[in-house]
Amino acid sequence: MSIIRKTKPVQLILKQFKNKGDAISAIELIDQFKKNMDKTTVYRILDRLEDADILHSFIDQDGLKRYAKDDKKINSNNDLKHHPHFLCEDCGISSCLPVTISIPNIPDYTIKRAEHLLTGICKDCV
Amino acid sequence: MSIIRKTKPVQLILKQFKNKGDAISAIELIDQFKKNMDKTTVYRILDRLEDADILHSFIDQDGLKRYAKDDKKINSNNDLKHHPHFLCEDCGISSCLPVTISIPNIPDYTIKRAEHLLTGICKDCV
DNA sequence: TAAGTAATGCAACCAAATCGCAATAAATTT
DNA sequence: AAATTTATTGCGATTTGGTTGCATTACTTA
Repeated sequence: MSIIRKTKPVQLILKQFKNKGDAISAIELIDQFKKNMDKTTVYRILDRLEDADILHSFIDQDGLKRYAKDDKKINSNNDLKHHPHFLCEDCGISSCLPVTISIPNIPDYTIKRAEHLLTGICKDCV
Repeated sequence: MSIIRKTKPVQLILKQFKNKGDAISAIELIDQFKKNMDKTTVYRILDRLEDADILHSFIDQDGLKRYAKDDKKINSNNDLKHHPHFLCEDCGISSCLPVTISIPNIPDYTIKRAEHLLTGICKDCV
């Protein structure tokens, strides 16, 4: 179900993620493409791309939904190993950090998903 | 600046955090105290308590702001060591897990804050 | 190229959170 | 204890991120 058609809006958004490796918020995309498509379209395309495992999303500390290319590295084995998202306070750039965070096994809890959001200053803003 | 006065609304909310050790969302409190105070008041009290380092907040995967008692263990030394928040998919209960997550030092990045949100099933919902 | 159906645009809508401002109530001063 | 100062509250209006319903458009594939 739900094969993704290559419409113009879809291609525009996909290109955006090809250019930037970072996590992009829905409103950034809405603003960026306000000439090209409706905001509902943006939301729905992002939803579909997430369904199709092309993107994954998380909610940042401002409560904004952000999307990034899915790297399939999550939940590879029994141990939960994730990489954190980083958000620069200064320039607002967000990226997936190339480090791995492991979570100790917690008795009585089944962990399905984990989101790690680090906030601080990136290398370009020092 | 901004000393917190012990008004009735403030005391009610503080008592709530004394009773529950878990993270409470703003709307839960608004709903709970809808007879006692306005929602704006709830938001503003939470803001002030956070300013005063009595509570700290994070945004959960539904985009809701949640507050918990500040435990002051964050940023004790150079290594960043945090404990994660856990949110049960089933019952919606959230809590601060008693484990420590350490983040490897990342060159060129200054990490100021970190939020770890684990989602899954809690012991009562298995 | 015609048919079937996914995808879009538009307008209305919703919920969480914020703002301005007058009214109120702590804390301080006298 | 009354007066003053100033933090805090309540209320209504507003903003914002996101969703929904529905008629229209445009991919796909046969």
